[in-house]
Amino acid sequence: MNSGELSKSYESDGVEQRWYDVWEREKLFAADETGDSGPPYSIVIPPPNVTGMLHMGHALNVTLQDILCRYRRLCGDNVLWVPGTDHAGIATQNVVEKKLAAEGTDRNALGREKFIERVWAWRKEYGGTIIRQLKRLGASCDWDRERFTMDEGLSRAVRTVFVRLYEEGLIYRGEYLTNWCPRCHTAISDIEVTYEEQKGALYHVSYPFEDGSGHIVVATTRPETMLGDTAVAVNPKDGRYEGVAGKRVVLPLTGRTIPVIEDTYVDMSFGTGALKITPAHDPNDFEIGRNHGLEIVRVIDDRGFMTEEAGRFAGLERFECRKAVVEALEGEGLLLKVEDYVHSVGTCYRCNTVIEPNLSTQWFVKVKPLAAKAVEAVEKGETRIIPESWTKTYYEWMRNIRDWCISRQIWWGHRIPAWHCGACGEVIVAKDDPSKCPFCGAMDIKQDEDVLDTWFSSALWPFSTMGWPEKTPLLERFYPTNVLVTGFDILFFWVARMLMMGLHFMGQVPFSDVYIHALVRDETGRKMSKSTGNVIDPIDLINRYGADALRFTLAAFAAQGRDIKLSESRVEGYRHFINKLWNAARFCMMHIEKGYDNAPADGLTLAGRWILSRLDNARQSVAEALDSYRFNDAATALYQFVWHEFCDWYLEAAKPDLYGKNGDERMESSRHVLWFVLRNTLVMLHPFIPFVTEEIWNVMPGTEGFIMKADFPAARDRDPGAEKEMNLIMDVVTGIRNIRGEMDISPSKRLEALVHAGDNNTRMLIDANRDMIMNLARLCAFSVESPGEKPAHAATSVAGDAVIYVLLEGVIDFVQEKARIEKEMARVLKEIDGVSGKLANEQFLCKAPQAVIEKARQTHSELLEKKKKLEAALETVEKFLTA
RNA sequence: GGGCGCGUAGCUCAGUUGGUUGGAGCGCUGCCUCGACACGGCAGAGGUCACAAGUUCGAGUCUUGUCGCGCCCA
Repeated sequence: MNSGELSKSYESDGVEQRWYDVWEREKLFAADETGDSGPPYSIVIPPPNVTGMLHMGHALNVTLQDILCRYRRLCGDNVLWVPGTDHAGIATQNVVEKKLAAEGTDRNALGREKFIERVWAWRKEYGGTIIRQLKRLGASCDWDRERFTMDEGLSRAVRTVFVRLYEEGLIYRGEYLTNWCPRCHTAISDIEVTYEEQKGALYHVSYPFEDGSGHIVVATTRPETMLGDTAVAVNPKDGRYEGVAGKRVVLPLTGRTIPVIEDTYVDMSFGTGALKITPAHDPNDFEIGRNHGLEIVRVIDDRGFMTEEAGRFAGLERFECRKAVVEALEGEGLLLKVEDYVHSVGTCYRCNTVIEPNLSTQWFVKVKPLAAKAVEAVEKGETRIIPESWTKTYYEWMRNIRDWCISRQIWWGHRIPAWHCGACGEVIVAKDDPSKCPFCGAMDIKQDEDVLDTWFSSALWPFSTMGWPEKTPLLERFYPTNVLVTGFDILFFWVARMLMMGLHFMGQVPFSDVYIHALVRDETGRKMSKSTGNVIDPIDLINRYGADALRFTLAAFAAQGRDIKLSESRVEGYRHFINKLWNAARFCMMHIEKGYDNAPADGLTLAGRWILSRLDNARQSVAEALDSYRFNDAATALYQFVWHEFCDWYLEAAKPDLYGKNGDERMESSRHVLWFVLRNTLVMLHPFIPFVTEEIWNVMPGTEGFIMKADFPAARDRDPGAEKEMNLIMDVVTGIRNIRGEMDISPSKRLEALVHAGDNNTRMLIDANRDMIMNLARLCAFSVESPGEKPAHAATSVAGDAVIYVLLEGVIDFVQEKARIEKEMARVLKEIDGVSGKLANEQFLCKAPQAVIEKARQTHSELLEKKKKLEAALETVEKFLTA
């Protein structure tokens, strides 16, 4: 007996850490780079920010990938799961800058080189946090291949890509209006701006004509920008402004005069139909300004303060200036009207500061040609997006894509490999640092100050992590990857760009499947965020319930196309499941003394045949579900099988055999079944709950090595006969238990029962399993007979062909019994109603498929039979009631 | 304004191509030390599948509309 080795309840503490250390030490997560140990299967992890702490989104993301990887390993694949982190330019710089501020200094005082040193020092000290957290979840990544987007190899990939795109004319530099964050002090790309509805005001301002012939009224939500107006535009079709174009107006508060121009862009129905044009601070105005050759007056600087061009408002912060301008306009009687107005305001996705469109020189990727190919790849099915509904969003975005601003005015990141010649002014873009200008030979060259958008390096992740631009065996074997598992929030930021870069540089899509999973929300459906204070810390849950419980919960919740509302009670519920499994295993260990090397076949009991058949049913459900990314279906199938089939029925049914009450042969046969079912169940569960399954595996006789290295169960034949027969036996047992429950009879009281069955086969089946029935229904006497005289003081139940009588001499309450049968009768009558209605319908009979009709007929006759039996039972009860 | 999705038991959610009586977990009620498990066992209550119309022999499942909610994009 091994039971001494397993404690009464499962404690994840210690067990998880212990196994993880062993797995890692034994290099069980390592991919086989050169050998042929099975078909290759690869995944690259979405690299978390190096500054990050594990949140529920990561936990879900990593759990799903780990399930896939462990499942594929069990199936015999050669699995590569590449882990790593992202240097997260702005976020990381912010973190280190905050630290410097606490020390009373800043990056400018430190200088660029020293600052970068500080960031590396920070990363060395704290950058491993999230990796350690991933390990606590059980992530089976190939840690020897861990990558960081700022690693030397990945940096070389970044440079190579930049230079090639530049040479191909797909990267250019130019002065444009870009989204500028005055707090982060850098340009950001279009998709890094998040728009939020804000309450503001629409100000109606009077601009007098220079010639004194009245005034024109413009409406604006940003009055401070008027200081930079260089025109007023009206729609040429707008009758209200006929003959106004060409006149000049006096720009209030500045004394400058500006022209009135015509442009069809102007929306006549908005505000007054007259639009002030500020080319330096609005993207649409910038376009109009360029078309009309307007002057550009920049009145807000990089930090969000008014420039000298703003005249007397110079030096004011932009929102302070808004107040001052409004006040001044009011003072001059030029503010005609202020309306409440809700509009959407762009904010920085990193720091939430309101974005200021700003004119600056930036680097851009011309994405249209790249995007076209990426769209084509999905259309052709080279990459599948799952669930499919996201493809539409993907197409929509890709077809309306605009050039990607890739330069950032920060210090932490891949410095742009471009040099400016001080002598001839040429730009040099090169893979290797040049020492002089190749155009004029001057030594006076200086590298561009900007760094690249972090997503630029992330876009190369699927191949840069495998050693590109070198031609490595890893790339050869594992690119393209099989699947990318990620949340929809980075579909554009990352997934689309990886597709573009992968296709362009590798000539192949980076992944065959993209599985897009849900967002994890709190119980009430709100997004988890620090500011709301509703964040559930996965590490905290792991500490309290175990990583296995958390993983199983996340898998069970991961239904496609729906967000996850995580509640702690659910995690607790699945911890109970882990404990149930643990105790089932503990029970098995009390009886299993050795292992077996084959499947049980001879001398099986009905329950044995049944559970083997159900095991295969579970196997099939799990495999099909995982092959199509239906994680919740796989988890539910396993839960159902373990708890409600294996524990509730099989273990209870097998107990008499296992305790030797039916002879040595049956004991041995049942032990064999027990061993086989437990072994295969553990293997199937392992991808979901790796720790507890490894722990049990280790103490189980007849298992070798690690469960991680086991084989996923092979398909076996189902046994429909056994399933059908067992169902009848279970109905008999449930019928008796129902009587016991409804009659409030104590479970400890042994009852006497008998069965009447007309059909010979039914009688034989029940008789052959009378021990099991007596045990499960807790009977002291049980006989099976042909229908004959009904026992007097008995409660009745019907199961298929059989009528069960539970003898209750002196105990039976006939009123209660009558009510019980009537309830059952009502249920049967309702069903008969439904089925006979169908069968009476000629349309149904001629149009429904034969199988459906056949089934209905069979159900119908079974129901009628049952009704007859219930009627008889009712008659008997009534006889006693009236007597 | 455009797109996507949701509304099923008290709560959180499953429900693959339309086909008998719509499921699970938690919660709830009753009974229970039955040699794995009270993180348990057995039994049970609880649903006009948001509403309306339509297609169909048959609709939680398909179509349209209405109401309510959410997300993304402009």
